[in-house]
Amino acid sequence: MTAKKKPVRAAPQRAARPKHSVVAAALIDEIRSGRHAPGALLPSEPELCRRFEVSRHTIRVALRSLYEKGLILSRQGHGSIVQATAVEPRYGFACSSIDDLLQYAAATPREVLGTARIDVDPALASWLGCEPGYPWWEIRTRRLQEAGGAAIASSRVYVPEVYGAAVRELKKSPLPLFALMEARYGHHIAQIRQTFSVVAATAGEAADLGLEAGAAVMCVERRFIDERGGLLEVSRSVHPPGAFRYELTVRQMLGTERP
Amino acid sequence: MTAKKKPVRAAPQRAARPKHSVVAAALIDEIRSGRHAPGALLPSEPELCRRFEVSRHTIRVALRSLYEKGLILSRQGHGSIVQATAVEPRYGFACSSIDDLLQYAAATPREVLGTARIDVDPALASWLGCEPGYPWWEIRTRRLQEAGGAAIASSRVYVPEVYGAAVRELKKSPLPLFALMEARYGHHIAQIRQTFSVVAATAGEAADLGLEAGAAVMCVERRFIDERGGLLEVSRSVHPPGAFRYELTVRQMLGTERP
DNA sequence: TTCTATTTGTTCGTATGTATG
DNA sequence: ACATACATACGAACAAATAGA
Repeated sequence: MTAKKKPVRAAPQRAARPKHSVVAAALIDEIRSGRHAPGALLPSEPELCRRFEVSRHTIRVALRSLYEKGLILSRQGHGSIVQATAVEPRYGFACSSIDDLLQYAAATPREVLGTARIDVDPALASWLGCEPGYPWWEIRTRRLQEAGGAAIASSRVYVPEVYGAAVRELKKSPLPLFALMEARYGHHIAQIRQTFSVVAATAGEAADLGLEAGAAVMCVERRFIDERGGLLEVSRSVHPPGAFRYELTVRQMLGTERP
Repeated sequence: MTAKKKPVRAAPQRAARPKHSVVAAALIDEIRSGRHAPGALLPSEPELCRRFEVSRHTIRVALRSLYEKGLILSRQGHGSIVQATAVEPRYGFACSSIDDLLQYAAATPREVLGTARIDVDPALASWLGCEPGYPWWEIRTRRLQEAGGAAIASSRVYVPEVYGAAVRELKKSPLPLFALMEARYGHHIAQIRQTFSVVAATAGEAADLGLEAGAAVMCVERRFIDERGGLLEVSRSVHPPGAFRYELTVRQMLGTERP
């Protein structure tokens, strides 16, 4: 190897995770643990710089991530106000971002109940939002609260047949299917369109969850879309009452871009 | 501390709009006008720097605002891909913004079933996220699909007692309570924190909706927060199966998180 | 009231790390 | 291997809003 150029000031030392992410995680943890009560001010930015030994730029990136999660609200000349602890994972799960989705997938064991190659009839094609007549995979899975615990989700996942390799990997990996597709085919998920509603469980879903057929369940439909607008995956998951919770903060967008 | 430099140094240009906001508006306009088609790449950041004669930092702030609007997606080593030409309008009961919420409220007739002045006991205070012991208003309302139609929502709305004037106006106005509070007291809503879950309806809610007690319903809890972080209103609305659908698009986080 | 210290917002500059093609 | 492009990170300075003296 060639001699490395000596850095003038800080040694770069490979940060496994970006510093702003570490800072953000620490602050989030403090807020959730109650160390910063709702309504109170976070320490000022210069103070956080000293405490974490990072630049103000890094602190502001971390604070922006807290802002985007709805945990704080910053006012010029005043400070950053803690908005909510948003704790209470007493039961159920709260998913408001792709990260939360991954977290949820990693934290709850998944059973693959079966995979089948199907031809998409017009009715299914209409629901999927694709052309009929092409072969797709249908995967049935179930999620448990913990290993051996109660069922909290029954899912049907649909992907075009070309992703068969990822489908086969599914049984050996705890990752969600879209993550496997991303890793294996290099397609990047740009967005996930989700719909939440209360529906009556089908017979198969009720059986998976141990409910009576027709029981009311939370239904989440997801469409995974890549950056070119292509449909990569469609899923329908149903959850028994109390097993799923979705949290979301909507903000007034009045030109306040936060740098 | 002591002596010092005069505070006034150069004649400051009067605060126009921030540069990043001007840049963002220009880029949004170009995307909307079709100069940058969906799927295409935006000019690179250094190129935008030269064109707008601003620093790369400013360009990145502008691009982040485009990202947050769902217009672009940036990928390291590749570029910024145009995702859409406009913020997509949602349909149905989808409420992705405060405007959508207002739209929904205006489109369905509301009945005020009763208002009561209550003292907040510790249990309620814990749920509301406020101090116990203070007087609040509790308003019971119901929404119908159309006048005389089926009930699609039963709500309990809680506001501090000081907003009594807005509460009294509620019977005469079709506007939602938070809009009345905004008009009358000048507090403006900065964000709304929402939680969606499936729960068993209480006896009162079931009666409002014409269901059996304990029926599974979609429950939406909302906390309305002003720009100072103050809690203005808390509501719990329950909807019978099929009457409520929530649509939401989550996008890849930019620059933050992603382990 | 005015003044002042504090705090966040905006903007520049520079350097390096890392993914992509 | 290489150039390109975005991501991360440091430093500096001033502007603007806020709150308290």
